[in-house]
Amino acid sequence: MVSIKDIAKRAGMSPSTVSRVVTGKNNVNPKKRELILKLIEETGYVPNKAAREMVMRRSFAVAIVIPDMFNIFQRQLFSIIERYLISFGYHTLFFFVKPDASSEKDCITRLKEERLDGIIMLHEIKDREFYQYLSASKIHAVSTILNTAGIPAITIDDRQAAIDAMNHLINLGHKNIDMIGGASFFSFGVKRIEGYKEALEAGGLGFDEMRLVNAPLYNMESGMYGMRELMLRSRDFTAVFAGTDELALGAIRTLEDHRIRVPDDVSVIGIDDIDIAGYFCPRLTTIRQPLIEIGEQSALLLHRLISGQGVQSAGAVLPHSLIIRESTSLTRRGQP
Amino acid sequence: MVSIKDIAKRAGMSPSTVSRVVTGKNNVNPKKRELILKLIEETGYVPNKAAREMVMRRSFAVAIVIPDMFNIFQRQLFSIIERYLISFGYHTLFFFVKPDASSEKDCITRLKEERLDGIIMLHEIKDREFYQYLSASKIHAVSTILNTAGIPAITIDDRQAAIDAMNHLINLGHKNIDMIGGASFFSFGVKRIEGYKEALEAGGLGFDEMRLVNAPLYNMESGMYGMRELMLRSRDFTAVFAGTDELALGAIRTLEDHRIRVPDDVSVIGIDDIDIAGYFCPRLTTIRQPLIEIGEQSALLLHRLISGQGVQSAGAVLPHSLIIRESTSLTRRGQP
DNA sequence: ATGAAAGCGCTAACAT
DNA sequence: ATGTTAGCGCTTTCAT
Repeated sequence: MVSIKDIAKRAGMSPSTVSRVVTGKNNVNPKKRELILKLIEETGYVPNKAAREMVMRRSFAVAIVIPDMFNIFQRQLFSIIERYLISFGYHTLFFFVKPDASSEKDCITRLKEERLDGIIMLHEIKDREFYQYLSASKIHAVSTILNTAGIPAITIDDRQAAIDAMNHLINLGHKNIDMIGGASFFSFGVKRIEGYKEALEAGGLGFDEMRLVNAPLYNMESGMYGMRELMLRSRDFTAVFAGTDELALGAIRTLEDHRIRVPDDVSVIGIDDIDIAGYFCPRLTTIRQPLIEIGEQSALLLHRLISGQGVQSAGAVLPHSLIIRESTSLTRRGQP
Repeated sequence: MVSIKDIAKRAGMSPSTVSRVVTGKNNVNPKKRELILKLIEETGYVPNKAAREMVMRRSFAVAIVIPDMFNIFQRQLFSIIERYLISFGYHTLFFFVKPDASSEKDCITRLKEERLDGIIMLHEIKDREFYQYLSASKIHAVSTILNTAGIPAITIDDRQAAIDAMNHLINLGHKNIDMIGGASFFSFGVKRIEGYKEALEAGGLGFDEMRLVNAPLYNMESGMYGMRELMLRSRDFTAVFAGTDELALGAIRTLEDHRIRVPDDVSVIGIDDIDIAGYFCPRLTTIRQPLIEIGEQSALLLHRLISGQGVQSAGAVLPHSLIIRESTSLTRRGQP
């Protein structure tokens, strides 16, 4: 455990000088700097993070708040964000939080014991204390979920994404379009349901609540459950809009289990464009969220906020796009 | 930012006493303890992690070393491990590392600046300095990959797992069995290839190197690539053994694209039993790694090592199991 | 059972 | 340009 004093002693200088070269200050004699650098190299000295953190009262760390049961889309997103954060010189901490009050309290405790530079939300926290602490201690935050509590967000327009998914189905001639939505815990889910209803009205199809099922989660198992539920209610749908790709994949699984072919018998569309969407059989038609851009821009915005450059803390709504693959097709002429 | 001094002042006691109750010492007057607890509750005081870390010279943190491009199996595994670690009172840090020397150096730097209690390897580090530092600074480690450098491992027997996968195929009557292996970077991949060869010999089928392709990574794209490569070489295989489930899924994707049906025309088996394996169309036959047990036991072993209880640091080989689903079947009678 | 004092390794005024 | 000094917030002897 070689410390800054050891280096100073060996170099015959004071710890301050060593500190200056380590922290990249320029008011140091080039020759001395060189010697110190050599010594650091030789000894393998690395500054103690805790000590630096304490005196500087910051940790150079950014936390990513993410659901305990993060889905594939979130996993891809956090990988991208993590990479950018590192390139900006931050460490990344992961705060996994469950959708319950006690887990949110744990998250708040964690928040208080770290001296975070910033935080990126891939998950909505309900507890107001969280946001209060954030603003009280001036910790910058960016969300990829929703513009809450004054936190700037980098997102897509979920309502419009749902409308675009629906219009694809409607343009294909489908009239009986069911939806598998997720739990209303997440606001993106709520907005996608709004879009579903809106597209139905706009298309003159009308909303029928029997055509909408709310699955408990946003995973494949929930998609299977949602599809089973829908089939119990009626079998006259020719297309299904799933609130996320994972829900869509689960729905296809159930359909196939009942020998209902996708897209020949029923078309299925999702939202997100997770990585397996392009590998599944059939490949999934979906609305793509610009994953890379969301990750890049949210990390960049946070970095700007932290370093105080450019305070255009407004966030952004990024464009999504329709990816037509194999799970949707023209409707059958004679519907049952 | 309420500190321990603030609490002490309010309570009319010294910081030492507050520290004693916070750290759970029992030599404190019950009434004083109660008052302090009340004050802590009221003020929302949480000890500064960095300060505690510095004076105690430990961080109560465990790092999980994981490939930058972690696959689905590793993602599931780290979620489980993370949960156990938290239940033992540790924070979890993630060290994402790429398979190159510079990324490993970054990982070593990070290792030095944190005062880790322990480390769990979901990824093999090649750099010897890593292991040297570990033993020099007495940081405990557990691996879920391989028993290297004296680090105890919780794994399955990859060679035997491959043999069991192959025997399933052989028992089904397959004679021309190809394999898609991954890059030899990971030793589990190497062992699975050994098992493939061994089963072939034991079954009297003989190993033909034209039946083995090494994909660059362990993801679906690599599986597709591997399958394309195999089809270029010959089309007489009736079964394919993929080194991981993701490879298997990619292989199925390519097969389906060529209108070759799984399992009617070709059987496919993988290893791991990742979560989508049971949802894919067709559902994947595979060898299940006991994910929960691996996660649980590796976290538990590390905790024991750290807290110095029971030094059965031997690691363990856990039983795997064959999960027969839809992607394998009896061979066609008349092979082409 | 409790307080006083020392010190963990570092950075940042403040001198020089 | 460099050394000296004073903490950062906490835990832990060492007294009492």
